[in-house]
Amino acid sequence: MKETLNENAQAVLNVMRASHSHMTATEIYEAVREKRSRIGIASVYRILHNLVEQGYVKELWHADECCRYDAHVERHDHAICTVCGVLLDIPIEVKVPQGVLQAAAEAAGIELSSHELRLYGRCPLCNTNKEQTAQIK
Amino acid sequence: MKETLNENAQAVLNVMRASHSHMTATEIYEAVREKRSRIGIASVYRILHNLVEQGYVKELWHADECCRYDAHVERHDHAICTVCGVLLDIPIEVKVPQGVLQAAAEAAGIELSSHELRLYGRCPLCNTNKEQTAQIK
DNA sequence: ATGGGTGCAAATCCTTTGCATCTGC
DNA sequence: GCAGATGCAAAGGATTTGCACCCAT
Repeated sequence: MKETLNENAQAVLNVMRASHSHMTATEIYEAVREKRSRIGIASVYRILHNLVEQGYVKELWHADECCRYDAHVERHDHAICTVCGVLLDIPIEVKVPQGVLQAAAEAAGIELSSHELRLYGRCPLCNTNKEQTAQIK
Repeated sequence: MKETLNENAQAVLNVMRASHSHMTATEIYEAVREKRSRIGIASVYRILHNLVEQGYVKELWHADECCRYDAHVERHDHAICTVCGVLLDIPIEVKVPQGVLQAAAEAAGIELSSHELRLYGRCPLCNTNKEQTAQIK
């Protein structure tokens, strides 16, 4: 494992940090190509794996979508829209009581190291468009 | 949407209920084939989609694995092993205070309908095998 | 000259789709 | 005979891999 990022890796990370959304590998590839036009998609995947391994970004697997990547690596929670499927970050620190987490971890038999809360419901946009047809996959 | 399951669909559901693990489509296909040897994998996928739509089973997307299906549809929480990646059900009802959920939902702007807690840590098996090499993907 | 990183193309894997057939009514 | 369900094979899409090449050491 190395500590320094080369130019391509730095470009990938910059793109991800500049965007505040959860990008797919293809979106990242296209954005990076504007700066470094010779990069290939395979390199983007290789770089993303390295960045995940080194803790710079996290993978978000969700529904039947392809993998999205998140440069926001601090612990945080997510909300998932039951209508359009979008996955949103919850912008506040949510405090689940430590005792609740511990009891659950013990019940599952795991040695707790982190956690994530996922909420399901209508996102603001789908809530507004209630009357209109659902726009899902 | 219909209410009755035909023979193939019933066979798929039986297999899933008999297994207490989270099966992949291929595993389900192989198990169903023991009873109904002429079924094809495409039908298994079609049936699984119907079962999801009708609420008999749920999809579990997780890491870079293929989709797994769960016949355990009541709300429950999960624990994910940071070493081997296994996703386990938490066998107790975990009570996250309603106020915490509401505050988080409001922060995200969603109309809360359900939630799931995900814990991360070493599973019992990986905890036992601590000294040994990690056995990941 | 050596090793790591690269682009390209081909391969791989899971899942979906097209289509002709079969089934029950 | 019709509508829905089926098996098979082919297509599709995201991701990975093989390989030759290039560059800095």
